[in-house]
Amino acid sequence: MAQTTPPSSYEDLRTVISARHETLSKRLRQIAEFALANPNDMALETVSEIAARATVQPSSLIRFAKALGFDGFSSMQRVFRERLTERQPSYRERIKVLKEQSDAPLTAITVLDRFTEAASHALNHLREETKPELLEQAIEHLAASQRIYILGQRRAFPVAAYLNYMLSHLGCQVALIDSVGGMTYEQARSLTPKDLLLAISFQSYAPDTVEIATRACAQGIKVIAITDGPLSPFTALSDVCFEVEEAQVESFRSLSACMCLSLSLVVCLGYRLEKTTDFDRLFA
Amino acid sequence: MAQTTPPSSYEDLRTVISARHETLSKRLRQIAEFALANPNDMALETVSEIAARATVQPSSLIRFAKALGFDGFSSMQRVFRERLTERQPSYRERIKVLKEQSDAPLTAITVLDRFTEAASHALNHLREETKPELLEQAIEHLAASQRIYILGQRRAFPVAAYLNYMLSHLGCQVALIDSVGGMTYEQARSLTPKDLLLAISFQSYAPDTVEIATRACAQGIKVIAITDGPLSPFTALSDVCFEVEEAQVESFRSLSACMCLSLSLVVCLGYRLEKTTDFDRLFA
DNA sequence: CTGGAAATAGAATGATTTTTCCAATTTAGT
DNA sequence: ACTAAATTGGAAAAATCATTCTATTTCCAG
Repeated sequence: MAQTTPPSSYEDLRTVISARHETLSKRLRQIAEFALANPNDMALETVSEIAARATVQPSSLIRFAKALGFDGFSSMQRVFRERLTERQPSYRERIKVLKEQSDAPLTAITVLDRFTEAASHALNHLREETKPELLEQAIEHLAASQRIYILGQRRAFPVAAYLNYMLSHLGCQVALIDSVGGMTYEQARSLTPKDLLLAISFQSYAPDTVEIATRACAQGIKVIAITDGPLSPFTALSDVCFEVEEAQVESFRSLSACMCLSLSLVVCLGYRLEKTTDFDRLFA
Repeated sequence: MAQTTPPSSYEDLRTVISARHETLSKRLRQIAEFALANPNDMALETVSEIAARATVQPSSLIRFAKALGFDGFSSMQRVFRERLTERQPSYRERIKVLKEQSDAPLTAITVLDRFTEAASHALNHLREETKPELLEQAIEHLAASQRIYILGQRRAFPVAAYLNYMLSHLGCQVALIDSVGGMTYEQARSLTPKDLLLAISFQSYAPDTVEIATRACAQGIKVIAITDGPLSPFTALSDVCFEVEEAQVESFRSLSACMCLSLSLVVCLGYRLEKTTDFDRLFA
């Protein structure tokens, strides 16, 4: 009765249940139907709760699991649970997996492999987690501002430089606070409530960037932040806050996803301002 | 200690954790960080398993839940679980819509979708086309050089700034030719045959960058180039030449793959220079 | 330093949940 | 309709799990 194949993925499980549906006894068939119709319940509820919802006895659920080759209800539930996480594996989880596949020797090409893969995951994460409204709000604010001040120090500086280049090319009024000559605060001083501060900052959040954003916020100046997670101080002191997760090696942060977000923002803004002409060739 | 507001949605929970993060004690803060980074674990694992993964005591998790206003761990976990069932497959939906409507409207999120996809392709291309020997040669040259001069102008500048940041942090002798005060050639003048020029340039190849690379080449100085294809002048005037293809919109070039290559180069160099680099924490 | 308060670790406890077991019931073959 | 085999129900046992409690450590003010 207990067969030898415990399906290890949700898809397999689905297939097995469908296939064996006909041959199952009445009660087990009833459970099979419930399971396919309510995979969330199967994943998250307790045996007795599921039993109640499916109007069967708890013990039948265990028999069902065993009939499918599992050694108990819990191991079957694990498969249902994986479905919930596999849909969107947390970014860190994926990185962890990457890290565990470290049987290969660490040659230069291996390192490149890993970083490209990590960057790919970061990009997926970016597009899956970024709320459309967030983008649209950011673009509205950018379009409405008189002048855009860009601030990003240390490892955030490349992103700031990139945004500065692109926004100038759109014809926007831009000021890059680049701290040349130690003039950080002087460069920021000309910010007015009609302007906007575009701040990029990652752990451990350059004090000057935080300070300037705080002051801007207090003055009622719009602040858009590109930062690295919910614990960033910028979630509190920005009007629009993009959270970009990336791979990190010591203090070296992969900026692939940030660059992609920046590019997207600027292209959208260009579209919004109708400064660019031919959008059909946009992705040619 | 137990406050009166038990957040009832995941979004609320996230907000509350972010807000109270600063005021929490060391261990609770540690849990807060883990929870935000691993919501799947929080939803599906048992107290002791989560405790083990976060390297805290089980009891601390209960204290954490209570500090947030819940009456126990289980009721907090309920909120994490809701997240798994409530979230819509917004991304997959978006893609489906994208593919079904050939004349998809160009919304902000669509642009982001397309750029992330383009960047992903660029990364794949990078991984597939980059010859291992090229990487290894580059690393050898970098390791052998006395001083690394980095030159990238206009849209290549963000990459140059990134390399500059990372190489300095490795403890390398680095000089970023940033043209501050129009001193481009003066900054390049101190290049000697023991040094190395790391040039980044894309179409249409900033004249100063080409000129400086040409002179360096003539002097027998090693040149490593990151550029955009076989038509680049740098294929001829560099010892090692990386060709990185990326999506391009008018003069805006996606730099995701370049950033990834740069990061990989630096990490490999770090490994090469001091074998003590902890490669187990490489993706921590 | 030193005393006191807050925070923490880890074992002990108590509650919940899964699993087992067997009697009761249904099913199928003769 | 009778019997044997298979299935099912339900309660009791086993296992797992969340929670509590207290000794110990850490932190901070004086």
